[in-house]
Amino acid sequence: MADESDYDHLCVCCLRGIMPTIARKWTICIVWELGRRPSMRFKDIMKDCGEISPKSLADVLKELSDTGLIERISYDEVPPRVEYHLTEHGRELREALGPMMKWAKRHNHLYMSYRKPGFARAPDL
Amino acid sequence: MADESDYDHLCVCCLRGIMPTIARKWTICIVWELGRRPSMRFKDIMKDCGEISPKSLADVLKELSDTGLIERISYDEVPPRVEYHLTEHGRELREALGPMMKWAKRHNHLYMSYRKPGFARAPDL
DNA sequence: CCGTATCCAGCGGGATACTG
DNA sequence: CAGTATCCCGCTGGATACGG
Repeated sequence: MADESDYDHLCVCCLRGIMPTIARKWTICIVWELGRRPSMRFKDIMKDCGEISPKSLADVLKELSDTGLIERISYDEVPPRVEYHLTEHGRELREALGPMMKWAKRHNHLYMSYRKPGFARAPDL
Repeated sequence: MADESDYDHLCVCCLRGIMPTIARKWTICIVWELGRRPSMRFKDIMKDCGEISPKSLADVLKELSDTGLIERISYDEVPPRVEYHLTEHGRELREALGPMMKWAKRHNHLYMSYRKPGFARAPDL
């Protein structure tokens, strides 16, 4: 386990670059689910996310592609086939999110009561 | 180091409760900075965050209080003095965010270029 | 000092229909 | 199948002024 003092030198300014992406409604969900498989198609990701609209998914995938967290591979077939997978950076990020996920799993029930239904900033899952 | 397979059983639905709070513009910043000291006053947090408005800070502090991640102690003095500190849950959360912070520190420069100035969803720091 | 009250602009995200 | 093109609503967070 990491020594707490390992973190003391870290400044929130480190988050300046990645925060806009992390804080998007579906980003963590997509990164996490993508990490379960070698690669996924657009429709598959939509199914896993449940309530996401095609526009929202396309928006996030574009941003994740642009920032290099995922790679998009388009096969020249009919009907079209496109596959997405995490890059090395994406996989590292997913790993780094693991402890937060574990914490969330342990305490989720405590925070569910505070949550308002239909809240826009986070998925209903 | 954690084995990657430790995370495979975790589902994004675990995030349902905490995500609305995590995804707020200033939440992580405040939790992280609060973790540096035993307790902090309203004005001190404002200074550390740099660009946050009193309303926004009050909003987030309220939410963090309601969800039990921080505790608010009001001393009956004139002029008023109020101190905030992380609860046990809050400290655990901060610890869980550590790996993400480390990842962010390593890769921040890569993502800064993608970031648009004045972006509303994340602080300018 | 520690907020609250009010107002409001901007953006993210949803719904829907449509295309290559 | 894998998106785009529009339109629009709701919410968040900033600015500002004020109160205990």
